[in-house]
Amino acid sequence: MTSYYSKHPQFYVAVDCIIFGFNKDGLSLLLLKRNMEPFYGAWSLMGGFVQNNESVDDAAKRVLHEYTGLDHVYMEQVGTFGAVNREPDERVISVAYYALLNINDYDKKCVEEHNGYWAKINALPSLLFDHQEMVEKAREMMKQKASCAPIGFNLLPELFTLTQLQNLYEAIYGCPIDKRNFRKKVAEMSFIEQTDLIDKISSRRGARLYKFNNNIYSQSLKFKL
Amino acid sequence: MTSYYSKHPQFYVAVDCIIFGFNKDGLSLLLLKRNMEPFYGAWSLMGGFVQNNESVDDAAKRVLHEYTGLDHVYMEQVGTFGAVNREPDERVISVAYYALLNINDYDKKCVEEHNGYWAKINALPSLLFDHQEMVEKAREMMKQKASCAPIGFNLLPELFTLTQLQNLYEAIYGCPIDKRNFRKKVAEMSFIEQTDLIDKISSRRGARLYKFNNNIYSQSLKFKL
DNA sequence: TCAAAAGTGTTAATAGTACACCCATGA
DNA sequence: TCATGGGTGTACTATTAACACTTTTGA
Repeated sequence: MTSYYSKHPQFYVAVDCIIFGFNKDGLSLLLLKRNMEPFYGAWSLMGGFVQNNESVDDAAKRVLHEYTGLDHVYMEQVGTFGAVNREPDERVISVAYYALLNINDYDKKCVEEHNGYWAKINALPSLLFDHQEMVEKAREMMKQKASCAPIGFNLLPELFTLTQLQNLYEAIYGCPIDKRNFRKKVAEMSFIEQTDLIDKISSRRGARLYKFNNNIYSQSLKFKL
Repeated sequence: MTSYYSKHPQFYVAVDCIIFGFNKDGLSLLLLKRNMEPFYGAWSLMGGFVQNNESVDDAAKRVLHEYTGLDHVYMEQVGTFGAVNREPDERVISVAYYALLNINDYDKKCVEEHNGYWAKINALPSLLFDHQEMVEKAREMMKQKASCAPIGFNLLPELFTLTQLQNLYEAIYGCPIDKRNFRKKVAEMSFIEQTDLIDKISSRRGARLYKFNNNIYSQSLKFKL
């Protein structure tokens, strides 16, 4: 019975992470300028190989942790890239994931050591292998998901202004949004809660700070079912 | 440099196909009642192992062809299932795909030989490993895709009545659709073309036959961009 | 003549879009 | 006092949802 399996070939399986961050400059990706062989000096996604003792999902979490120091980050599988020659030297099947993180939270030393840099999403360098294609698919999926689930909050600090929130969605959708219509819609979402706090950094007048309440969101889902 | 790769483990990589079909009884899946070891007698998806000379996508096409005799079938990747113990005897990482085919077209001899059976989607037997989970994700993705792209026609014969089309979408969405609203919407879709033909099989009165025009659909996409 | 499926419009409700000015503040 | 970003409401348009009867025909 072992022969049922053993007559088939085996493959290196990698994970690659498309790591989104957001700040006043818009959406960025955390990329690696490789500081070791092979492909020294090339830009790539942060990746690694799946090991025997971990699921593929866990490998993605581990890799994200190794490069950013972060745990409990929102991640989604983008898909598997399995062209025969997608890496020139060896056949590697790679599973891509996207991650959404607050650009202020990551471990800066850890990222520096690995030669990680934030690159604005609309001005990415050219990337190794099929990483460009992975990024495009990840952006598409993230946009789609953001339009029907409150995942954007993973990219914001706990407290945020409505202008920040609007800028985020404009960056995700890649188009401008009418301010009054946006605020009207937000006001209808009970899971986006006003706080008593005012942000005085980004404007003279000061802007009301809001926060995302995941409990209320989860409750509101139940009523829909 | 070879050591960059060789210090990492390798894995069997499989593909599993969630094969949708549609007829008057609704949506069905083409399943396998295994007629060989291991897992003799168990119900499973149609699957196989990725080989050295083929991409993962090509492996899925090959497996579909082996079991149904069909080529050029609409397929989409569902995702990769990589839990450590998802198969009890060996570690296998599996990439799931869904396929949409016309239930009248497949090679019946070929399916019989492999012990394949159509099972109604709302009355599936319990399946091997995590195949149940794959099916659920595939249904969800197929529903999502069907709501924004005309993939349903892959499940219908070339000529179909509006009642068939409505029944199909009711089966995909899992809820009833108002007949007049549905027909109004279809009438606005220039890529669903009336023919001169009347189907006299499914009703005494006879029902107009329609067909999907992919050229018109592709054109209409361009104007949106 | 009747059972069975085909075909057909109108109205109300909801959601989405377009649009321009005043406010509060610190420099 | 003025430059900067914060905040607000209304009218129009498009989309969606609800709803019931007549037609045709073969058995």
